[in-house]
Amino acid sequence: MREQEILDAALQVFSKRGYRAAVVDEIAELAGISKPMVYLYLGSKEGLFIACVRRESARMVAAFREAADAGGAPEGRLWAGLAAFFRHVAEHRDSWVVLHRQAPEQGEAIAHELTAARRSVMAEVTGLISTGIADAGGQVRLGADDADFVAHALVGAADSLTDWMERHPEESPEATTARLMNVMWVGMRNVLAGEIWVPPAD
Amino acid sequence: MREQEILDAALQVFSKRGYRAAVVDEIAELAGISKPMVYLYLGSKEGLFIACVRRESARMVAAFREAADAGGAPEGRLWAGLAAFFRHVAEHRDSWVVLHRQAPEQGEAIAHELTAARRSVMAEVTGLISTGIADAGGQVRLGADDADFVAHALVGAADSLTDWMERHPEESPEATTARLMNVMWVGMRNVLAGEIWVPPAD
DNA sequence: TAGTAAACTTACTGAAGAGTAAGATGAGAA
DNA sequence: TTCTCATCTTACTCTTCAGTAAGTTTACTA
Repeated sequence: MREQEILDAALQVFSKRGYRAAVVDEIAELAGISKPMVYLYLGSKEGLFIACVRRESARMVAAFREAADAGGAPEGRLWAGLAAFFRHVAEHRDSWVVLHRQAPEQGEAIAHELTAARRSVMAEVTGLISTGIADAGGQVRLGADDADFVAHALVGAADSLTDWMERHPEESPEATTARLMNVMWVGMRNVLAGEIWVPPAD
Repeated sequence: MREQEILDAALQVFSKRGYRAAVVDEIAELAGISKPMVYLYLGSKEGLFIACVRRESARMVAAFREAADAGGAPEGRLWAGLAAFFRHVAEHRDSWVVLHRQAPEQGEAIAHELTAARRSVMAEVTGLISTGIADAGGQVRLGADDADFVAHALVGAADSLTDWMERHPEESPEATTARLMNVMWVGMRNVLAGEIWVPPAD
């Protein structure tokens, strides 16, 4: 479909240059059409960007949730979801960059859309963590804040690790996930079991 | 000094709007002068941005290293450095945003400068982790890749956690650091001690 | 083969904004 | 008071680019 082709092109250009520096003519050319077609289908540059964000956000959440749902038990769900998340971020860098590397103030509508998109990704991760913790924690219970904290840490780590992955192409997304789970999940389990780290005295 | 005032203004505007959407007139007005003054002092918009990146990068590394050097033993260094890093990112959000939330392709010189700045921050963290691991790991030794992996994860987590901190103003940067150390450092110690997490079988 | 609607393009308009030329202001010297 | 140097501004130029008006091609119908 024509609209999807335009969004494919837009994704590339927006992720490479950012919203403001992206030029509609370049997007049109990449989609193999002329500029007025872009305006016919998407209305404006802003509309184009927002459509792009919506689609990539939906794709991301879908990939993520689908994998988690196939994961079985809570710990398996967390693993499967996180692995899917990594795979998605690694294989669709453009999506991730468009959603997460835009300057904060490009206008009301855009800011709103980006906030919503980021929140929906974060909500998925938080959900997975929450059930994972409930499963692994035994009698200890962590609050919603803690799940949210870990979700932020994980998502941020995943973002930054895409750079690391670029320099380690031999490492699969699954292997990267396993590395991260080794550190964070083992840490969480032990913290839940009562092994508390305290800052050394000055 | 006049040049520093211009850079202060530029930092605000660049971090709010991104390089491309930032308008030199706005920077000038914020600095209380007119546009030609900006060009007199910094030469061009690109030069202004690069000077801005250089200064913030240097400040960041300085805050970071200074705190670490006052930290004593390796684990204390890691704690002190990381806490300083968090404090800096939380209190100087603008610096962090200018260095880390720019679209990738804004021109050769800018890309080069940003890469260098990011690398120097990452190198500090990696160094701290390496000596921390060597200290805590006993007979087990992790490779340079592993320290780099953990450094990426930590820096990414810190970035993302600045959002979390905004929604939890009651939590100090030190407390946030302690939370993160609880998960990641406890995890690392246990992993180093041989507690390996494996993905559940499908 | 003429008619016509859909899909598309060329070539423009208008605004925004980087960069600058030319001159204004003001402080200090003679 | 008049000269001169440094500091600073007003008022432009010129380019880039979002958005559009007017027309052209294509494909299908009758």
